[in-house]
Amino acid sequence: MVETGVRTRTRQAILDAAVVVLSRDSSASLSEVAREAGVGRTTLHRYFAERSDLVHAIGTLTLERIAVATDRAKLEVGPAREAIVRLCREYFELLGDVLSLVFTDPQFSSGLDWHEESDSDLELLALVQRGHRDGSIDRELTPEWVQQALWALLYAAWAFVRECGVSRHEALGQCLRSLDRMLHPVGERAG
Amino acid sequence: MVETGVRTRTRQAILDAAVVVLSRDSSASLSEVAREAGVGRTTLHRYFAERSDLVHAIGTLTLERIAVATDRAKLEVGPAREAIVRLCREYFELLGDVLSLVFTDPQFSSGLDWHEESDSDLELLALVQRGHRDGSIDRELTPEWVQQALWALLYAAWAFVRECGVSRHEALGQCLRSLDRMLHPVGERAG
DNA sequence: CTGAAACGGAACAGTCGTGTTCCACTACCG
DNA sequence: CGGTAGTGGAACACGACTGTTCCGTTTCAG
Repeated sequence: MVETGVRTRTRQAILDAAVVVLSRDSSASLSEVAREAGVGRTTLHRYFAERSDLVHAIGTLTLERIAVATDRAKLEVGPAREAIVRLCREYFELLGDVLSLVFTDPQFSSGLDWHEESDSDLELLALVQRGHRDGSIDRELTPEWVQQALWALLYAAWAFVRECGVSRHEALGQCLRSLDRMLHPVGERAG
Repeated sequence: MVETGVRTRTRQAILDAAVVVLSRDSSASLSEVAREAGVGRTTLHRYFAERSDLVHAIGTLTLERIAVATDRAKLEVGPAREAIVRLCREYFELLGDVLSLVFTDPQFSSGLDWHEESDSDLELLALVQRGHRDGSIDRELTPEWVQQALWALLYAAWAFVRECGVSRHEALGQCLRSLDRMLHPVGERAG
């Protein structure tokens, strides 16, 4: 049974719609997701038998995107602080609405590898430690906190776009500048 | 009909329990809230006839706390950047779990003055503008973004406590330092 | 002791989301 | 033309949560 083009497209449409709807209201009904996707509720159930299957698929999709973004950012290149800013930019581009879901709602983060420290998480923590050594990141900020703050600022940037009607480019600019300044060691001139 | 001490205490217990339970899962049932409060579901309905009444009460409570925190921070005193950091500290102390609710869930922010720019919001925006004038805040960061970022970092700090088991004091320290560094104008020595 | 206040539990009807089944429709390929 | 893949809609049973009513219990002040 080959996965035809039609099936792939329908599946993707449902997945996209789910992200849009559930990021607005994580307890939205499957009917709303189906309507957003422009398909019948029956069809939705053909692709994702249970709600948890849909949620799980979104989680997996997100993990994949995070891995891709981490890869693209080439964390090993250049000063650690610049690498983190690059990573933040990649996250912003790839994660969009998915972010608010995984960031805020417990149902998406549970039941996955997630929290058991994915590879990307570990890479980020190691990167901050490198920044401590090479002097590009404020030594008083712990790696775990930098991680938290990175995600929080990303979330803020997307909320900025959504709620304040700011352009993506503008929001990303403010976000990256804030992150860079935040990590910058105290008592040195800015780059 | 005097509001006896008993009634006040019961009402407060329910409200506190609601914050705890709903901040874990905003779609939790009222039975769970009642159980957390150590109260029968019937009693809960005596104080908050409908779910929306409970939600609304939490919203009002939060607005009050924000107003108190804004007042305590004495925003008019000293350089704007220091005032914002003071404000952040007050928010952290007063808002606790409530934060994750109002910050992430649409149901709590809708149906209130909220977003229609409460007084505290306006004060914060004006404060950032003052910071632009007195040179204590990076002029490239817009007031609206600073507002977003402030809330996001606060949320991150509480998540840091919850998920990473860090002490409140430690989390607050990282948060305030990050905020201060973020707002700091480029090209000047740190204070 | 008496009565009011506050409470908890059981029970009920109503609503809503879910997951499933069945059937009819369309598009397309051979 | 006939068959298949993909779909949408109607209908159903089931469970969960909600809001309400009723009744028995506890507590405490007068």
